[in-house]
Amino acid sequence: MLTVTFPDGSRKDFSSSVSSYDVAHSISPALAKAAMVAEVDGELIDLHAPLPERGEVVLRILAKKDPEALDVMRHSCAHVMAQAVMRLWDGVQLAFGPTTANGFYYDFDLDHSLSEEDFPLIESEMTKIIAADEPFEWLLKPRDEAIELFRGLDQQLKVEHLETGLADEPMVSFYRHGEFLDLCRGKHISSTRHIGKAFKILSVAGAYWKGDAKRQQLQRLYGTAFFDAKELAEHLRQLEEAKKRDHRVIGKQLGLFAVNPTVGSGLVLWLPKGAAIRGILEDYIKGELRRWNYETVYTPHIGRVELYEISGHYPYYSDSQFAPIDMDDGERYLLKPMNCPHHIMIYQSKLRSYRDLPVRLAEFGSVYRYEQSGEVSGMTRVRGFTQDDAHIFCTEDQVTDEFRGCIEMTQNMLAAVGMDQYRVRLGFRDRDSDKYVGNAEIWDRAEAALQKVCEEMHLPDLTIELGEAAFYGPKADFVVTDCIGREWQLGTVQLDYNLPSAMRFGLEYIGADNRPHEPVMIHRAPLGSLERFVGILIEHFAGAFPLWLAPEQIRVLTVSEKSEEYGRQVEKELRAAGFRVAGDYRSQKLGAKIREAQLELIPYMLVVGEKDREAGSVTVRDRIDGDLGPIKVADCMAKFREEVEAKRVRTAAKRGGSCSH
RNA sequence: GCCAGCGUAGCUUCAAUUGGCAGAGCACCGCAUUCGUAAUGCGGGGGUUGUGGGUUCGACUCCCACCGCUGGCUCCA
Repeated sequence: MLTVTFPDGSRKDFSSSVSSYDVAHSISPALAKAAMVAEVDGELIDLHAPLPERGEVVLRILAKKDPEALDVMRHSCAHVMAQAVMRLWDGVQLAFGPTTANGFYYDFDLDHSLSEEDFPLIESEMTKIIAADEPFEWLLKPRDEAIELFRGLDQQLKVEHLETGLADEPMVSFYRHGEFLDLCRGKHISSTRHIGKAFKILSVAGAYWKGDAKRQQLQRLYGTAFFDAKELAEHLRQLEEAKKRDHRVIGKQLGLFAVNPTVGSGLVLWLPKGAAIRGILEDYIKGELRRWNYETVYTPHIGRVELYEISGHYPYYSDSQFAPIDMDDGERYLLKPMNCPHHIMIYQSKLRSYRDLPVRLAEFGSVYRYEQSGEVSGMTRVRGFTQDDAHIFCTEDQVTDEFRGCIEMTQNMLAAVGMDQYRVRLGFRDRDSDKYVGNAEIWDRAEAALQKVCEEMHLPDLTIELGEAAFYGPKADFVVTDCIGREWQLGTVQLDYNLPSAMRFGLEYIGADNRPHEPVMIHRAPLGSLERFVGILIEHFAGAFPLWLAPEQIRVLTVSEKSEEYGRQVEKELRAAGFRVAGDYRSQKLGAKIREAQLELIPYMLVVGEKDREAGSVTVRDRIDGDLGPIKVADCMAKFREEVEAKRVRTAAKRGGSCSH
């Protein structure tokens, strides 16, 4: 006899062999009809899979409203898409077809080059398959039988995967619906019918078989599906929204930055307004550095190759660096790909005592990396960028406090720009890989120290990812979620026991025992690169920067040329008070001037006409709330000053309230 | 670097029947207008259709190569 416990705590006994579907049906036919998939003791299973014949299980029947069911349905939808492709073209080789956070994809090898024009064709074939109400059937076979089966079907990629990736599996599972059979762990919904109509193929792209650039390139179709057409529409709307926020589009519209192919791809030209934003951020960071007791240094943009041979960067990353500059006398110089070796030399410029530590050296350091041509994009992926970099040299005992300080500083800075949704990802080494330098004992110590601090600080959504460490040490990355739910990796704090070691630079300080000791290094960059950070900020605010960051905070608009003199006087007063202000004194109608200022996302417009001149006031128009009426110039400045000092973010939230502060 | 798609004026706003005289809007410049909360009117300049080659009587249109951009893959100190 089987006893089934339901989420509400109620229990039910079954004497004969039953499936989750049977159980649902025994409660009510309506529940059975709504059921998509089931969860038994926390594990997803197919609705028609038999439950154990005796014992006890906790059973959840998952319906369309459950997120797990949506993921299962998308997986089924990926199979249906693959089936449609196989019906439409000959010689299709199936690779993998998993779900993603927002949809699914399937990789194929086929002669026909898939393009957007094919999408409606594939979608209409999918519609037919869905309407046919084909049940998903689960099969389990010994691996060697499976190999024979896929050989018979001429699915070479599947055969290869069975022979290599699944070599240790005695039994492998399949799903079949209609004529389509796929090697698949599952799980799946009970019938194609449940996919419904709310699905869409989104894009096609190249993808390597098993993610290996040395292997053949496959064609990947991306798609998504929802149980509800409204949710699909909302998802597509959000994709459109993301497109409108593209920093490359907004950056051009608002004159923030430019990339010119004659200068070189991936090399950002900061236009005056973009440079203003960067300058404001830099000033803010400088203030934070003083507060946290850092010292500022400057280092050159190039260094001898030998410097990077000692650090290990040159041999390790030679593929992604600009080639060395060869001089006549045989010397070779590298455009610096990292600031740390230079900062290390500053540390070494004098004998250090334990009393000097921690030494915290900060620099807006520009570095150059030769990213692959297909990789560069806008400001977020570039070949030359400036890090808000610093290196801390401290004793082993100071590591925990210093690391904690770096995390806190990063948290403060993200809060200041209104990015309060983030998670921290701990990047540890992959113990099976040989790409790391330094011995295992040091690594274990570093990883443990890092994890301890993060756990003590109760960082949100802390995750540990193996294989994500830098080659010289473990790290904590800040992954920020922007206004429309996209994740971006920004700041990073990295622990380094290797560069200071005798194997590398052999750093020392004289301890209280009057003997030399090895310091520990921390690499940290709260915002990462200024290029990338500003690019992401543009998208986060959709170009509508808060007052403290806006390149042009205030624009004076005259009603007519009669008020120009007064307008210029107001402008001058605001500028003298430290505001970034401009004036529009053209013989245009007020409406036109307002429209332009609105489109340029200027936070405040000060309308001045004859009435204002007589009263010594300005009529304030807020970019978000519109006309605020006449205000005395002095009161107006106090209001703006308060908003700047509070670093208030009052961008109108587009969705979900994640941007409201 | 790889796969695919796309390149028409400053503009990720776009037009140009099967190959048949490259055209609008916005922006820009000039003149008029002096206006109170999202576009005042009139006029003007601006193009070797990404670059080079080919097919053709004739190429924005068809073919080839290269460059650039976009979406992904791979990489990311």
